[in-house]
Amino acid sequence: MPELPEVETTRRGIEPHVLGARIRATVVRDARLRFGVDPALPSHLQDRQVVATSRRSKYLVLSLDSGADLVLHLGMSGRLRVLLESTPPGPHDHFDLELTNDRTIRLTDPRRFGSVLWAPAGFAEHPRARGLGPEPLTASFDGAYLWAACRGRRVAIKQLLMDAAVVVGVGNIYANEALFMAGIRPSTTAHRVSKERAELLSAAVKAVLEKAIAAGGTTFRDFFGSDGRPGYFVQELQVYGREGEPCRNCGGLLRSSRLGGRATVHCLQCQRR
DNA sequence: ACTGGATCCTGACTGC
DNA sequence: TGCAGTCAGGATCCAG
Repeated sequence: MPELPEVETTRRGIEPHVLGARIRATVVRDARLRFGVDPALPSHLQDRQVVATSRRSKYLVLSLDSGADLVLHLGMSGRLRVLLESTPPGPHDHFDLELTNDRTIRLTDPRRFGSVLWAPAGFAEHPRARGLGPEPLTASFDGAYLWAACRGRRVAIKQLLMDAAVVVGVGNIYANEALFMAGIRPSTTAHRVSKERAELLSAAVKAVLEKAIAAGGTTFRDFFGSDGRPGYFVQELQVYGREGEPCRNCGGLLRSSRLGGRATVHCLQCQRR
């Protein structure tokens, strides 16, 4: 479910509750998440203090006073909530972090595509962090970089944007939106995107992600922030979920298709090449 | 090395 | 109302 803005919204939501707190107990109700939860995790976490929160790609990182990181990924349907009082667990509440400040951080994930990872030497050293491309909101992701990454690539530009080895955090919704903003047809072969258009596209990726973070993410189906509030960027979506409706820019028809098995929507007029 | 397709899992929605 | 089929915001693995 969540792409970069939703993970960042979640991180900002839980940070005030976890920073400086110690972990009193860890409850693993179902270890059958992606990769399985390390059975030794509760003992690793016991009495450790959370000293920082951060985000890398779509991973949410809680750094501990031991130098290790607890890493959470929300997969397609995952959600983190801050509970202020004891709340009976629902059927998909797989993981709780009980803190000394009486808050509980609860991971809910019906599809169990999410993961809870233990990174004893920090997430940067974890196998899942290896091979990740640059963060889209940093200076290392720009038009020149994106254009270079397109050399020799015969995949559609949309699929390249969603490749975490090229740039992280861009999932299906924001790939669709960024391509619309840049006026590029999603099916265009990556190596045919000019330097100038790669510049436009990298800027569009940054702009759409920044706007989405400011709006608290996108609630299309079931994303909610850690405080239970939806993300309001859904109101600003230009193409995703709007197939068959008129383009907000030119009034033309928004056409849906599939690329790499993923729903793709673009404007026949505004995104011609 | 790159590419497309299958795969993990459950819930919501559609059409008959 | 019931049931089967389809689809979903992610990421990995595998065969060609």
